Amino acid sequence: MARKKDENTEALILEAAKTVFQAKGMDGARMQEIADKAGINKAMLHYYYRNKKLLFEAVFNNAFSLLAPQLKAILNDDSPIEEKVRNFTSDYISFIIDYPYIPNFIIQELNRNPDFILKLKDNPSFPNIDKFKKQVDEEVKQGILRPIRAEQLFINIMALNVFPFVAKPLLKAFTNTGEEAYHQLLEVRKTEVADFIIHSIKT
Amino acid sequence: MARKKDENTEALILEAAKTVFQAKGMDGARMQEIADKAGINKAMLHYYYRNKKLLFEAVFNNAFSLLAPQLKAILNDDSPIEEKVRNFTSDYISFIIDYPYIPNFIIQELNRNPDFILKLKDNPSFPNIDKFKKQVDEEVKQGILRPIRAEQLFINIMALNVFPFVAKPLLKAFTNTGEEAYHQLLEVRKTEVADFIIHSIKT
DNA sequence: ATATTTGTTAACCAAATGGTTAAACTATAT
DNA sequence: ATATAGTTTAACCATTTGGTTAACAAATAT
Repeated sequence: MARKKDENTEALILEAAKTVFQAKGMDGARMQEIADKAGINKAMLHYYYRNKKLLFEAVFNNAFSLLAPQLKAILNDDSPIEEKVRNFTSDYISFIIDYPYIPNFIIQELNRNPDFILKLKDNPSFPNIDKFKKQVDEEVKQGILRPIRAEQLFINIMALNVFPFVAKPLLKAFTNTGEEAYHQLLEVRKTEVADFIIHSIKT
Repeated sequence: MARKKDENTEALILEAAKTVFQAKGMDGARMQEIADKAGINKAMLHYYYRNKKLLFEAVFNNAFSLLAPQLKAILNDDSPIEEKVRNFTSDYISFIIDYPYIPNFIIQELNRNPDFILKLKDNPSFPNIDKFKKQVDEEVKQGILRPIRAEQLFINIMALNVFPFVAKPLLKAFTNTGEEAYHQLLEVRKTEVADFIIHSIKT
């Protein structure tokens, strides 16, 4: 028998924990299920991560650290707003198709545990809107964009890109589409969402 | 002592259950906490609602039955798309400011329990997109609207209106706004979101 | 008045759950 | 070879949790 050793088990646990936590949330997840999925003894979870909360935080930070760079792309990049909107929309939807659980997971757990975000904001790599704000204000002043507050534009961009994933079951029901057709709708959005936004804000 | 009697307790339980379930979700909610909040014995919960799942479903259906009429307003009404978008945006944001937990609660639990929606769709009062679809197609054909699929427009409308509430903690952090300032942003959206959409789809 | 149905409570219960412990196993250092 | 430090397991534990029960109180029907 004799498992390969240290580093491996830890990663195995994290991977299993990710699956279970993202599917069932902090409260719905069971330590035993995580252990089973990782194919190890339950005591190992505590050996490597002390307790459920810490294991959960490891998973959460992991997920957030995947999401953050996506957002920085639109907030910190130098290209004009229109270009950034187009790139972000396409990139983000591709990204989420690969990691479909992430946005819902983060939003959900952040709602459940609001002071959680304080810890995140401390992190210097937390996305910051300042640069985006200056850019929007500047393009508005130059008459490239209709007057709009950067915060509102940012919310709109996020909403149009993220919501279809977060509310997928509901939207599938309302639009009467099956899995396949819905995925098709999302594929189309890679370009259409950008068009929708640009049409609205460009003078 | 002698509590006022029957009908009352049942409503008391539902109200308490609503608060707890919407704040903590199905898994995070505790029957004891609901009983405490309702000021009654835990056994009463089972007397009136048999078990946790049924109590939860009562709360869920209750929440959904508040949301559904809002959606029907935009789907089934006869006025032109532009007018419907303006009315819906304003009405919906007002509605949610009164019931801030509802969208997140519904989306969350629907993600956790996808076959849950099947039961909802059976209900004849479940919102249906068909009429909206015909209307959009018609206005596109008449040249009133740019070409857009009704499903995509519907998703966009929902996204722009609902997402700011669902992702509130995250968006507050990204936009660096406190409770007061964020509420202000939402207030502004009552009209701005409609403008944003109309600009984008009108020819 | 009295029996019966309905509402309410305190005490209880079995199962599940997060977490611990002590012993065994493995690899590495001496 | 042997001590040492790190890894893994089975068994165990205290607490929590959803749910039940039996007795009691209050209406309502007879």
